[in-house]
Amino acid sequence: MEERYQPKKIEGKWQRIWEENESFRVGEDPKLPKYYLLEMFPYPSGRIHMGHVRNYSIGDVIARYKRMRGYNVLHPMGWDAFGLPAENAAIERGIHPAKWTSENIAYMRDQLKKMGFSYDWRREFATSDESYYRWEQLFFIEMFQRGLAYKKLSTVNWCERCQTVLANEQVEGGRCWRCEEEVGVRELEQWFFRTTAYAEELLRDLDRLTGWPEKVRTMQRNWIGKSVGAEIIFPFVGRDGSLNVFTTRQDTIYGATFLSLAVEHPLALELPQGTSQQGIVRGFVERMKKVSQARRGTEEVEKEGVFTGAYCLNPFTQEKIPVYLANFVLMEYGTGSVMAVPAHDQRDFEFARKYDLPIRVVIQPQGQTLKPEEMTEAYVEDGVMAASGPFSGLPSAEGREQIANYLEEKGWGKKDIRYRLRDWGISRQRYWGAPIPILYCDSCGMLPVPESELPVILPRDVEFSGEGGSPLAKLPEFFLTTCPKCGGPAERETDTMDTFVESSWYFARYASPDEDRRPLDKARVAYWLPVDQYIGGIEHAVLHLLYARFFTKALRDLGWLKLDEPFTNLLTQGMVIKDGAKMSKSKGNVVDPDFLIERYGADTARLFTLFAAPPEKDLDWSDHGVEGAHRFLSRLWRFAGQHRQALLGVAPDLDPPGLPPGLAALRRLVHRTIKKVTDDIEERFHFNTAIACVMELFNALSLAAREGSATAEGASLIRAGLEAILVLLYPFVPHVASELWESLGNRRSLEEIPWPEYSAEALQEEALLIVVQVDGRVRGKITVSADASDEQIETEALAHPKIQGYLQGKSVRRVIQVPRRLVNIVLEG
RNA sequence: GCGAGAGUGGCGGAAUUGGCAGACGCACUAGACUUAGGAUCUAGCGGGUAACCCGUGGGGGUUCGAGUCCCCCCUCUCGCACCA
Repeated sequence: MEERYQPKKIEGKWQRIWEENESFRVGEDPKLPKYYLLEMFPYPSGRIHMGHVRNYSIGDVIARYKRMRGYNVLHPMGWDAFGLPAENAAIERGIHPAKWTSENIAYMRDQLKKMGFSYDWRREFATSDESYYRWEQLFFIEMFQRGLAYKKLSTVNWCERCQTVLANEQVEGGRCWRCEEEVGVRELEQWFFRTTAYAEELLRDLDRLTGWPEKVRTMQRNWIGKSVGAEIIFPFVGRDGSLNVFTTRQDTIYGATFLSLAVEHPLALELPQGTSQQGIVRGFVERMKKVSQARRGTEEVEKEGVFTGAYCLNPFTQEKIPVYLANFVLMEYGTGSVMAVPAHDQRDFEFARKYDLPIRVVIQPQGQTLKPEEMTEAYVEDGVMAASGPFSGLPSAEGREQIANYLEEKGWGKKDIRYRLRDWGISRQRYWGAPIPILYCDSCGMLPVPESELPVILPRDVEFSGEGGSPLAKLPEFFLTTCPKCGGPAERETDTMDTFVESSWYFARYASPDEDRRPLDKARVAYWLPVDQYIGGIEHAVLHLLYARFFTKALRDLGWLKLDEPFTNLLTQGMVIKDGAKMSKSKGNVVDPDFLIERYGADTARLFTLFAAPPEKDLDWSDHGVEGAHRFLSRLWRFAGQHRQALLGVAPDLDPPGLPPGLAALRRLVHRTIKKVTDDIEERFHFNTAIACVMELFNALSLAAREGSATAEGASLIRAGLEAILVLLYPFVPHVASELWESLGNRRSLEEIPWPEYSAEALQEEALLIVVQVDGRVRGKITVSADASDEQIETEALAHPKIQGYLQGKSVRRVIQVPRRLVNIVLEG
């Protein structure tokens, strides 16, 4: 055994052993409880970063721990391999995306292996593999046939830099989630997945995801954005038809003094025809359309509008009210038109003040009477209905209910529910993605590629000009084909799928990655799914995590899955921060995992990232902290080396007879540490405190060993303590733990060793330290035997000389005792 | 603006149920060993010179007892942001 801790010499050895023994290979075993642990798979960008190291270190602790607890653990890894950076590399450096991707994968796979993560590598795949995306194409076709995938012309988010469309979820604060370019709009024929068909279920099932952070559930709830209200019909005055509006505040209908339309509304230009407003409206619409949607979405723009010349009838008041265009009304939400109640909606209030429109108070707050001319802002809370005909005097919540019913009785409208969630736009005008398996035939129209002709293979030989437009659209060999129905000429769809589609079902594919006749082997999927623990960054709260939930439900309805939710428990780990900012290339504050592994070893990298903060919090990078982690492992190594000879022939015994009191305390500490580490892992994944208490145990063990353990009992206990440390540390630092374990002459490897149990009996202290307070302040401590009664403890506490000093001349009012922990003596006055 | 979370030594963080605030680690200080120390070991390490007092963003409250519970305020981070 080397005297110095040299991780490089041992880490490779253990990684080889794990690989040769296929230590982490798993299959279905109905006799064992299964545990599916998954970390979000990486995009093969080139090399792993600290975020990956952290994510996968957290996962590996859980995987190894669960195996030790007797679970059959599925812990796979793969590659989210389609995506823009590969294509950009092709444009910028002339490397084919496939080559770039596979080279990156090879390098990163090697890095992950060097970290010692316990994956079942036999299940590895890349989503750019034909054997993967072919099944995605099958799903697409099945979804198309069920109306869950459809094509429509629509206004979409367009990223000029990425030269492609973005889904709503992929626009963050008006910017592209990937490159931060400001997002514009385009009118395009686009493929969509009908996520809205599952809006209600996606919302409802959030309540069942009790293993998810509340924050993520809230974000998804807000994203889905359910609004319960009513659609109300406002008939036009002087022309046929009506404007239908959606509102959640039908209780304010008597205060609706005008209507507002989005400038994109189909009637926007039609209504003013023949009125004097015609020219004004046209000018307004053109001016507004120039303001990008992105800007309108992010900044509060001054409210502006213009009268259309048209009027509608408020069905409740029978009043003729004007129809305006307003720049703040969104065409994409509701019906693109709203009833304006200035007194009770802030936007309408501002608008009405600006254009001098009537403000009518119809909801009065409890015990107050609002007057329109005195109001400085809208009153948007609930209250009591006023000036509302037969509904006056009703609480507004009840009024909402009654008005909604009344609407339906009268045929003036209906109850309605709207969602903010839109359908998922999945067309991408780029090359490096899964081709959408659709054909266009002049005579037969649009039709799916027959299943027998799948996959539609992404061709290799393409030109990467970077001039925009998909390379596939310039490749007649690809898109020219024949119609499977009539045999005539047909063209293929040249858009590819959003890469979030791949990550929406990869977790299911891991259950049967070798299945080559169908996407999923239902028996194996049934055994492994759902994922018991999923781990990844919070940044996917409403991207990947929402899409994957949708896809799971869709695949369930297509008969491929038998579950409602893919991820039972979710852990969102914090970011890695250095010098006050997220580690990123652009900030120039990255720490390279390769450097870390080379210099300190994988175990140190793992230990530091796990020790520095609990997983859900941000991790503040500290080079000194890394040194500290390395120093701890070095000390452990040295300790084992120094005592190795003395311990080699000794059987570990945590409870040898006749232990002197000092060593009995050590024995108790071993049990306490086992309990603490177990609880910290089991209950809340707080690895930092788990590691801290193993360090404490090691400190105590070092002290005990130094202070004489020459006896046989002492040696047995030292050995037992050291072994406990190695077993407890194994999930965190598996290489060094394995090496030291082996160096003690143990034949069975740590992979075969179960997680230690602690004994409740051994936790019992024979003496108790009781804190004594006077008036709530700590004034002394007493030691009593473990079987002392409350009365005895109280007597002893009162008798304590120091306490006596505080009692001089005062009388004791009462004594409060926390059994076996604390006595508080409360004095008079 | 709305919603969520956080604020504890010089730093990262602990205190899981209202019961010894600061575990563990880093940094720092002193000493030992040493040709040397950016190695290792030992000791110290919230503040106030001290019995003792003060101390968990600030102010109030509940309680025998509050980092922890309640009310008000401040600051920071994240998410959403004209969604009718």
